[in-house]
Amino acid sequence: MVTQEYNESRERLLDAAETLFVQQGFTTIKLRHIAQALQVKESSLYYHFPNGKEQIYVEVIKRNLRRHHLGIRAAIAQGGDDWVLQLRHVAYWFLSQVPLDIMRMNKSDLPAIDAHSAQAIDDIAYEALNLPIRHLLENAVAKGDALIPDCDLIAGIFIGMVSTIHIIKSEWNEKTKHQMADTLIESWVNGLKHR
Amino acid sequence: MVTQEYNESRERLLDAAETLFVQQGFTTIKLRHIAQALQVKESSLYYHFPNGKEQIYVEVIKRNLRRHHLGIRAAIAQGGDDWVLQLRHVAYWFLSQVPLDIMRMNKSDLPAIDAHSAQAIDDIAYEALNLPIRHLLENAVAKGDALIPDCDLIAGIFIGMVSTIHIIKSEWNEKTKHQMADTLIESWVNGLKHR
DNA sequence: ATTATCTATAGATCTATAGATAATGC
DNA sequence: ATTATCTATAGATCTATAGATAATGC
Repeated sequence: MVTQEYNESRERLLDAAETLFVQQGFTTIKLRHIAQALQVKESSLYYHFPNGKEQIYVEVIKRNLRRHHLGIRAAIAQGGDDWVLQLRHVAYWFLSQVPLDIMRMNKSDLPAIDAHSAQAIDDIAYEALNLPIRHLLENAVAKGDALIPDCDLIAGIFIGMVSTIHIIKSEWNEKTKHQMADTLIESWVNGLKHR
Repeated sequence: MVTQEYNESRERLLDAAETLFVQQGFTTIKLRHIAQALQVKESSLYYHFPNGKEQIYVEVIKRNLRRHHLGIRAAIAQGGDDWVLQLRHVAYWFLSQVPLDIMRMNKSDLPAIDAHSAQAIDDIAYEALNLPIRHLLENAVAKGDALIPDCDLIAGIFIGMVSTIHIIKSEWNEKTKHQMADTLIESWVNGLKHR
């Protein structure tokens, strides 16, 4: 595969399609929605993506996951060597992005596209999202700061948990979403049980 | 609204549509899929649901949420007066059902249907799922067994968390999903921090 | 007569393709 | 000549409706 060189209007197209596809999924979003967001006709989309809707979807999701990977690594770096602060920054990162719905991706989006692309996206998602968080947790355990039964499981659950914050009834702004994340992480770190 | 009396083939239709709609969502599932699952023609579906696809979807989801409400209350009863055991039984209940994707419902399904039906479903979902779990937590706090900052928030997160178990890589069977739930609840109750 | 299906088809929408148009850059 | 759009349209699919068919129950 040839690396795609930078292209202004192509990036605009991916940007518009990203919000739509990530939020609403492959089947719900029609070419009409993407074209409308860009103020062009559906057929114009084929100039940049001759293979049509599925090609747009696959490139959008791959690019989105690459960005998440970078964002998560940067977030962890920002947390210094305090694993709880690292977790908080990872949560802030997710809250700054269009909410991911991994379940919909698995049960609804990926089954609708070519099996090989679907497998590739599934792999990239695990490497981009789960792995860095799993390593964060494993390091905390290795240093003796945390006692975590299954870092892979907890990493996956953490992602789902933070995404859920996005849809908790929202008269709340960005700031209070951070507070929700803090509350959640604090309660998970220290435990819910009264001592 | 008149209470629908029991009807064999109507229930079969709702059963078939339920798995499909709950797992894949309103737009992804076509009348073709439901008809195929029942081995009938698309047009036959209109006999039981003259208002078509959206009517099927709304009744499917409402019925699904009613069942969840009953299942959750029964689960809590099974946990006796031990709030952690109550939580575990609630988790087992969710794991025995078709996985809910509340985020997809909010961002993709409900925006696609009539606004009043959407609002009604949103309300029912909160009452059927969040409220009983919130009360479970509030009772634990009242008895002095738990120290929970925001029971409403934690209830919402708990639902998302348990649903996430459903999609964690599965060469695992029902039994090990229960183990995952136990692990998660235990880690959350006691805290991840090493003491 | 009632219940539950079917066939046939209308009309809308969706994806995709062919080929025209217009602007910019050599 | 290249780049990025457009118009027009084909062909598939989707939802919905009209009206026929067949089985069962009075």
